[in-house]
Amino acid sequence: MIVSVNIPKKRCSCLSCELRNLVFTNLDEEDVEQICETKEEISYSKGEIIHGAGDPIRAFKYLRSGLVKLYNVTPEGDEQIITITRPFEFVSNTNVFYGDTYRYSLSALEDSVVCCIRIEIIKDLILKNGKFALNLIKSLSKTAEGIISLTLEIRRRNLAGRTAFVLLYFSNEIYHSRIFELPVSRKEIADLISMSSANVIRTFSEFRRDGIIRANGRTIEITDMNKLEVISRRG
Amino acid sequence: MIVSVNIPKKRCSCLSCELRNLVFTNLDEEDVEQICETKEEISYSKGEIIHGAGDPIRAFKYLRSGLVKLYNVTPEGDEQIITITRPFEFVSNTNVFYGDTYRYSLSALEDSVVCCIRIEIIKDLILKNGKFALNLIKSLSKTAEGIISLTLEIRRRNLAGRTAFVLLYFSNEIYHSRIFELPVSRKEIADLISMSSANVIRTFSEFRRDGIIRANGRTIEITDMNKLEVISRRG
DNA sequence: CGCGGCTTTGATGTTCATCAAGTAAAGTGG
DNA sequence: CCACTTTACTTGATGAACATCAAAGCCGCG
Repeated sequence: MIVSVNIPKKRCSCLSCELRNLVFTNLDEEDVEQICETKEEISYSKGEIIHGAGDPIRAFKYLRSGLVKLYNVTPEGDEQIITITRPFEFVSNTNVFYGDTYRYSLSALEDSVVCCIRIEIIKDLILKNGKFALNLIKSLSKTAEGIISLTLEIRRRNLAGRTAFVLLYFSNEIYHSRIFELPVSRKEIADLISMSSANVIRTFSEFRRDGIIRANGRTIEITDMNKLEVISRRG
Repeated sequence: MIVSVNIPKKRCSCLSCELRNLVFTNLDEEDVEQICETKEEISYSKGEIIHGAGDPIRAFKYLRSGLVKLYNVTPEGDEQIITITRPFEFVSNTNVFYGDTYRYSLSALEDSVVCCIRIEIIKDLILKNGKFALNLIKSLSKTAEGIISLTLEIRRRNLAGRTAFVLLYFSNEIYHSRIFELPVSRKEIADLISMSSANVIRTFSEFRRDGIIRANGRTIEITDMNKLEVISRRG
């Protein structure tokens, strides 16, 4: 017996995109369809570079799924991770609107799908749709503020405090679970908190000895949330 | 003999404001006059707080003259300076457009004049004037990017490198002179670069001993620019 | 002219980076 | 699929970098 399948009409998938309510609000169907026709959804495998510093800015990028890191490479070749962000937040090189090239690099920490919309289209929308513009400003500001506050949180802590903070960040903000797979290497945590990887590892070991976490490779389980929060606060 | 003085007609001073070309571009006279009627120019003396973290956001603030610092106060009461900015840049609490209260505090490092425009007026302009909105987005992005890059520059350096960087920052970006009056205490430099004030002072002393700077109180003269740049680069 | 805050310097100890060596894990090519 | 290579992780030892504490000097301001 042949089951009849509902084949949807060839129709703009953006109309039902869950991201639409987040940024691309206040757009009529016409605008959405214009975006839809020109947008590209690009998949990146874990580890792939989405764009490098210095690449020309052509698209406004939006993370649909996965996890990415935004980072700077110093003249000495060291990485400074600026932020790690998950879907429904801008993949925000904050300078997309005033520069010609990306200031920082962006790469996928997990398999990721990025929605790319030609930057001119976004600029046109800003010009002609005030509500869209205001909403975009809010989102951009929020993203920038997120980066700044992350930096402030990290820089006022010591090694143990920073490490605890990052573990809590992944647990609370990214995975919403006491147990999770770290999406980053120890070295990358070090690059995020501006410490050496050896000392990040050492701190992990201490947390393990003190019964605060269980760590098996990249699998982390926070076993004493209270103690970890105390370390994060006082460090 | 009585000298006749040219009294200008009562006329919107904003029309000739030099800031108009920077942010408030693409506005017709009517808009500018609306801003003009409702704006407030507030003077702050050196040391005064312009707004504290938690204060309600009522105005879009713009520095007309002087110098200010944007900073965070930690639960322990320590200050973390986010940026030090001079006129013609936004006095940018990046969250003016999406929050109800300021996240960070702002205070005057020198006598300053701040132009305050009611936030609703700016939002109205965004809604009805696309060119204004786009230009504002560019400015906001640039400001946010400035903060982020300052942080990255600082955090990849060691004590001496950070100190040298800050001196060069004041010399090149703020005062455009090899000799200048530091607008901040040693402690505030420490709060900017996340080091202890004692070690900032020690580093100043070393620079003095090595003939790199002359420092008399807050008067600084950079006597060996090259050496200072080398320290800033390698540190 | 005396008080309090900022600055300076030294002494001391802690924190952290670096180096080195070894182990586990994860790709890679035969 | 296994041996091999590479990369990530781990731990210890050492020294450098930095914070902290303390005491003294200076400067500005009432």
